[in-house]
Amino acid sequence: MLNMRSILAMFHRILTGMSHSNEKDGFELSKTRRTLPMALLRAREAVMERFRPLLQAHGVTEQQWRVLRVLKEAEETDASDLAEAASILAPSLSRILKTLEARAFIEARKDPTDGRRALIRLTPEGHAFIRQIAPESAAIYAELEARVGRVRIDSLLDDLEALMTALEQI
Amino acid sequence: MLNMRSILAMFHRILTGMSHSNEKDGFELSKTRRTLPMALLRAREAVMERFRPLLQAHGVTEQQWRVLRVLKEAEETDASDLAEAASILAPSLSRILKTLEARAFIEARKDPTDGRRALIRLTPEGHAFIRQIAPESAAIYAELEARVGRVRIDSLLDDLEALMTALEQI
DNA sequence: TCCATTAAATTAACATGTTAATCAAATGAT
DNA sequence: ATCATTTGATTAACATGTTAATTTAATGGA
Repeated sequence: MLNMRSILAMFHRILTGMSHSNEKDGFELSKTRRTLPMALLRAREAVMERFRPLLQAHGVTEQQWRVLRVLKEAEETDASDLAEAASILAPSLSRILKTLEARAFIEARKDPTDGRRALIRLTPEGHAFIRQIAPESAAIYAELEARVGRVRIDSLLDDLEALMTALEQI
Repeated sequence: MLNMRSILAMFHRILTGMSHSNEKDGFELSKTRRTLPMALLRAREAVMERFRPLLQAHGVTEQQWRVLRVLKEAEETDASDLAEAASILAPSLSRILKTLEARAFIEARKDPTDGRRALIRLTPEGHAFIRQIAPESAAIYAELEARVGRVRIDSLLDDLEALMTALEQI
């Protein structure tokens, strides 16, 4: 990693420093790294990195796992609520549900009181699959919590909640 | 929105409550909403919602815009550094660079000292494009900052930074 | 009751995320 | 100098993100 080339590149960066030759006019962009979108993206990336090996080992994507978890908490829901709860757009959810149904982890039926709505629930196989992964997933989260500190995580979760409340338009 | 059906659904949720019939064994999954991955995802979504109309109006995706911004701060970089700085995986970056090059916003050349490396920089057109969007983008961020509070945002950014530091494995 | 409108879900089309495989160039040890 | 190894970048293949269009069912007013 520390070959001659990267050392020279480091020198270059240090020497050129902040000479970005940007004119200020009062509405400048912030440094990209120090913005909410980038910081949230990178933080999430750092967290998910720890879960990916587990999910991949069991052949589910992050999104599929989210759908399964939400369904476990919800017993039976329609697709709209499911999409909202899992933060997945409707078109993506349509495809994901097909995949999960093909694996027999979920089953769907029409809402008898509203023919447009699809009601989704876990099958016993789906429940079993979650039971199989949940302990490892929880262990990873516990290790992460130990490393970061529960207090810090809780305060971070509260701040994120506050951010979203502040951004709620309507 | 508040039709009879959704009111009945609300009653159902209230009545069924937390009766999820899950056995506790010490390694339970957290409530999906109250986890770092979900909270970070939702928060980012809430923030990006405000920028999407602007980006769409100018025909760039969120990722393309990130690349342009990083390039503006960096003068000239190789693809690896660019990918890292914009939090975009190498394969995605390859495709994005093609798109941006087709629009003449960037130009690429081989690193003369290392034939594998691609050096990327903005063209004058790319600079002009950024100048065109930057004020509106900064204005949106300023409005967001006013709504959330600069202090809260700064503390959030610091916490996110701390989270990533705590998660740095190596 | 009829029909225009609204709503839930899917499909379409294109961009990106993700991992694996490939290719070309540089590196390092012999 | 040679060759196996490593590295930077691209391509491949499939899943999801994103917006628009479409389909089907429900709703609401004449």
